[in-house]
Amino acid sequence: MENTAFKEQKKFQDIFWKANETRNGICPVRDIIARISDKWSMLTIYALGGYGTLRFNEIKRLIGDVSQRMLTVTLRNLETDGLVERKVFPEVPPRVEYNLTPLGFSLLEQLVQLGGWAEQNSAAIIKNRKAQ
Amino acid sequence: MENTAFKEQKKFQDIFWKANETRNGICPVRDIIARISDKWSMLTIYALGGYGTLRFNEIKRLIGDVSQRMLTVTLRNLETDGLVERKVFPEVPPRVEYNLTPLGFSLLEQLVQLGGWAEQNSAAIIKNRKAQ
DNA sequence: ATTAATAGTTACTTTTGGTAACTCAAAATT
DNA sequence: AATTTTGAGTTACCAAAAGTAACTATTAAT
Repeated sequence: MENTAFKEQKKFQDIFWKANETRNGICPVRDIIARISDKWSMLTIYALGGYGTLRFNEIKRLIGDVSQRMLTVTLRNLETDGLVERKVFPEVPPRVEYNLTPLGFSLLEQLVQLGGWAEQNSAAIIKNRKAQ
Repeated sequence: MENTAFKEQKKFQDIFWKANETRNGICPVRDIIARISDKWSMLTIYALGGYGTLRFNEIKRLIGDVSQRMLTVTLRNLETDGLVERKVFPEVPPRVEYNLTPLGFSLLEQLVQLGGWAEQNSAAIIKNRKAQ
């Protein structure tokens, strides 16, 4: 009974286990979920991935509906995790440039995949919602 | 100057645009981000993907630290979007079974990829955090 | 007779997210 | 010359979301 479906199931069980197992207090998968699952992190990474180096207000304008406070918080968190690099130029008015680190770019590739799935399947999801 | 790096950049710009563009009031990518980016949706999908059909309390025990209220809310949302199917058996005590729909399984595959990335890169992220 | 199990719901509290106003100094506008 | 704008934030406040604890009904087990 070692068919492919069962092997797939085993693989997913393994992933669930990883998604739930803590090692010295931290679960890697949950930790990443927590990092990217706030409202603005993914969009910020998309913006920096798409346009390269950007200044604070350039990101803000690209995203459109993010507040200064939330963009600040988001960028600080991404910086802390080493996904985004922050360069301050001692000028007036201030000039701060952001860009993705190699780690940030590797996450971007995952998010691009996810974005592709969203594009392909959003019509089905919206249809399901309306059917309720 | 049409090198591969530039092509990649174009591709990411395209993705950012998709991640930000609204069509009749809804942005597909943001919509999906909003759906899966609550704390419990991804873990619930992982659990159902890994173990197949599960009852309410089985999911709760697998995840461990989700409250009844939040698991109920999460499952209802996933059901509304057509990612999870809910079957009620008219028994006492009540019996309700959940499992992923084909749409849910297709999302699971994306989340498994993301989980893999998390596994591979969490050590680097934790190291970056400590370096602050 | 009391306790446990199932799948929730309800009321309440805490945490997180969002809004608006404010900062500073220089450059541009009136 | 005086006001406004720009840039990158910060601070105080308020709304929304998430978490906690207690409660529901019915049956089977202790």
